[in-house]
Amino acid sequence: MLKQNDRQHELMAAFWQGLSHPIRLRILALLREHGSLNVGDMVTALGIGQGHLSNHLSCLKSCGFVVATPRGRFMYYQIADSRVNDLLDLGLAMMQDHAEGVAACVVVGPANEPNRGFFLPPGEDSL
Amino acid sequence: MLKQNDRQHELMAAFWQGLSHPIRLRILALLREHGSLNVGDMVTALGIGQGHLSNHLSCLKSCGFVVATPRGRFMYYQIADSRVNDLLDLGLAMMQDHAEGVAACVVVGPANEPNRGFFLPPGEDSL
DNA sequence: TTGTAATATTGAATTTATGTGATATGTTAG
DNA sequence: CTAACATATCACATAAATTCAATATTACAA
Repeated sequence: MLKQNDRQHELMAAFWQGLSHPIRLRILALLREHGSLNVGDMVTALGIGQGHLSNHLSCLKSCGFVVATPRGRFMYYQIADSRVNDLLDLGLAMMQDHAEGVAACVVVGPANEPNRGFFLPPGEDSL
Repeated sequence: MLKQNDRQHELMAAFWQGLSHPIRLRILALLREHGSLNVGDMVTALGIGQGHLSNHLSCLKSCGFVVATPRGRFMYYQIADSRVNDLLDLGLAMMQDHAEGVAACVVVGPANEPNRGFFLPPGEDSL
């Protein structure tokens, strides 16, 4: 029983995983800040390889977080709709209430590294 | 520049990844439905190994999605607060508008499998 | 105590995601 | 058409998450 819910949970897991990468989150933050950017702009801003970025953009587009519009030989990306911003804001608020726990979670991060560097090191600004 | 934002994005990636697993989503759905359950209850309901479940629960707890209350020698888990439900509802609504894209996303799933089985196979109910 | 049930933790093997470099596609200007 | 540029895709090497079995911890009962 509940076969169709299982499928929904698999889809939801993939959906959330679209947000589960620092580069993809940095892309979304860039787009929120600038409204619309092409791939070259983002390569410059992020300092990563073009192919690499393109993969992440493809993921964000598939999952519905961004939309792409070709203009000339450039492809311009922007946040898909306001729910994306709502989701990011809500997630940030929730994460900030548990930042230490998130940083310490061994399932979601490397268990062997004694300190992943997420806890504020002495003399560092707060989040 | 932006060093502290980078850290925030890493934390956020870990936070979202807490939601990026079908079993963890099934746990949250169970807890929404039943309010409060102990580990044994969930082992039965989910049909997975106890240690395996315990790892996922630990992740959900670290990331702030659930809270655990010991009662006797049982540990009862429940949804941490209403924002968790809000987040899940918003995510579901967004995902449903892009279900095919999510299922097809090659970054977030195995690129080699021609069909991950997420597209509704002939004769299957809709989501 | 001692035994037992409930839950947590660990370690090794497997699976899955990521990063990189090379190549392919597609568009525009000349 | 061809050259040059912007973007997408592919294949492989690496890193990280998941699974499962075994073991450890904790609380209660006798």
